[in-house]
Amino acid sequence: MTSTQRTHADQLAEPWSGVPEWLRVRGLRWTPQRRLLIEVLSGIDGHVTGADLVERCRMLDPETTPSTVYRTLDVLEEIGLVQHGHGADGREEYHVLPAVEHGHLYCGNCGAVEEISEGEVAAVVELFDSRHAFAVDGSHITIVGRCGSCLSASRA
Amino acid sequence: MTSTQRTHADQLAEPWSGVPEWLRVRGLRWTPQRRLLIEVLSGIDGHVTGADLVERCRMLDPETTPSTVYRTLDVLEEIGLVQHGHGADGREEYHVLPAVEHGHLYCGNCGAVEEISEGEVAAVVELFDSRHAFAVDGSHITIVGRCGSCLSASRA
DNA sequence: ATTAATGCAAACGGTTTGCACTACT
DNA sequence: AGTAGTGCAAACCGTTTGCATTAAT
Repeated sequence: MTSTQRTHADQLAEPWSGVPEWLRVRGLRWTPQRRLLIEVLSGIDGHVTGADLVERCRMLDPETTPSTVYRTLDVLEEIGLVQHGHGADGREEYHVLPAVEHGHLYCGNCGAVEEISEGEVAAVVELFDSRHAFAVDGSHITIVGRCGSCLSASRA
Repeated sequence: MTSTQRTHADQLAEPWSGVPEWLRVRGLRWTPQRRLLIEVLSGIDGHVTGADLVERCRMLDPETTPSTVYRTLDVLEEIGLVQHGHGADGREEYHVLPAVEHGHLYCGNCGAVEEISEGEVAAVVELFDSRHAFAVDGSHITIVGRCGSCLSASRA
């Protein structure tokens, strides 16, 4: 059997299943460390900081090295599975699966993050597209303010 | 003359003119270093990074020390003349005179920053206020995307 | 056998801190 | 004189880099 076989150890959740193949096609390699990071990423919805990813990886494998994580994130960004940008708290932040247009409402008081619907993202995109000839990156929208519970807490 | 005299050396542009007084009232001090920073800040419209402020101060006085700048920024934040938060590029950023509602369109490609009108800020604030019970901080809005010139450049 | 990827350790940039000294009041 | 503010230098944190080693192909 010289055909490309896939063992069950390579089974990954949907958007990630093509990664090993994508890598091998261009002579890159599918390593345990990369597999670990993918595993962590697949459990994340929306966004994470780099430091957070390092920490989560270390929870599964204490041997994890920051440089390896960041380097792998670079290649994943090339594939388009993550996209790094600014975070509401200032640090580098990775958006997982940026293909899905979404945004966040970040509470500057308690740090809570709320998702913005696609429709609302579209409204923002359109607002600035028409008036400024500015193409809003729908996957990067972060609005800072006070969340509902902090508002009512401060009223109490 | 025991009265509180102000020499012309203390004349500052409007929003900043009360700073020396504010400081002295609570036993804090009005120093050349603080005056320098105020001078730099008064020439800034909208926002700056801490590192940028350090650099600008050094242009006027090469002796400027980062720690002094940051410590003074803390004091000014207490007065409410600046407000620090996230920057579109990830670093700590200071909003000057945050009382004025405004926002920025940040080009992720070339780094250009365009101002958002008050009306547009209001539109965004309202959008999320009504649907999420989320009080948008109008002085913190930053939208990331591609500016007009980068768009036409990539089409060329 | 190749050569990509790893782990280490050191370097980085922006910001913060401890401490002895300076200078505003 | 008293004490807030300064400058220095070192520490900090998250991220990046160089390089020799390991391991996927």
